[in-house]
Amino acid sequence: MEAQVQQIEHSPEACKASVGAVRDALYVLNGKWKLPLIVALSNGPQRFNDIQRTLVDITPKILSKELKELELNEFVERKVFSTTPVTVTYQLTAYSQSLNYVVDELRKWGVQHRERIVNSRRGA
Amino acid sequence: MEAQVQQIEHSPEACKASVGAVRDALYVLNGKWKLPLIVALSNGPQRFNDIQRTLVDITPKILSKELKELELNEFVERKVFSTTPVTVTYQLTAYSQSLNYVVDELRKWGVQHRERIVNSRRGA
DNA sequence: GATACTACTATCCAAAAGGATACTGGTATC
DNA sequence: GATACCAGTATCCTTTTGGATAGTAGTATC
Repeated sequence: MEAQVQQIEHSPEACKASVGAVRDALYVLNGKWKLPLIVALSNGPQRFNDIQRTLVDITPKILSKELKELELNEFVERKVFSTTPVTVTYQLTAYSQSLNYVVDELRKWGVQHRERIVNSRRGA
Repeated sequence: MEAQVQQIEHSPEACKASVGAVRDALYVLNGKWKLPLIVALSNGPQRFNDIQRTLVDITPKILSKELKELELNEFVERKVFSTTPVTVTYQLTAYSQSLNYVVDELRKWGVQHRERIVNSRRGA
């Protein structure tokens, strides 16, 4: 009963540490909009109303709130141009690039998951 | 004004598709607990109260709800053993392995992000 | 002078997520 | 007979998230 404990690679401690790291990540990235927003901005700087159009069903209030949080966490930089009327752009920071792999794996997974769902519907 | 449009690699359409894929993924994985739960189970089958102890601050109600949702989405399998008292284990399915890269990137990002925060506190 | 565009903010509200606390039935232990 | 463990449920509540709708100031257009 105790002999096989040694074989286990993931120790409970390592597991707890991983849970902690994932929770740290989610603490900053959680919610419906943060990661989609980062993807939307990966095309280059965009203005408020442009982003709203890309994300389709986000309201200005939510968009404003989410952008502020992304700014606070240094994922996004806000720039104001004194054109007439004033234009404001939002763009990704260098630090946001650290999320590239995360976002890309999530995107790939989303694609295959949708395929799986569609196929299982067809089979059923 | 229109001449430079050709140079852009990420077309707005590709960008919208990526936003869609990420939103598809988040639709299933969103929330405070789903991914941490999957990580907690990556050690092998665990019983209800064991999981609760690993995740520390999850209440049984939330844990029960999250496990049901993970079961519905075929990430987790529930097994009942008619021991006395009855024991129930939860374990990851083969499909949940498709999340390995996602989870791993998120975990790595979480680790480096925490380091960054700690360092910036020290600098400030 | 009405309308529209810019980038938002304000107010109110609904729904979901999350959480505290208590409790259930069955068995086993003290 | 009291207590404790198992795997949850039940009830109530707070917080967060999200959303609908309207409105702001300034300019420009029709």
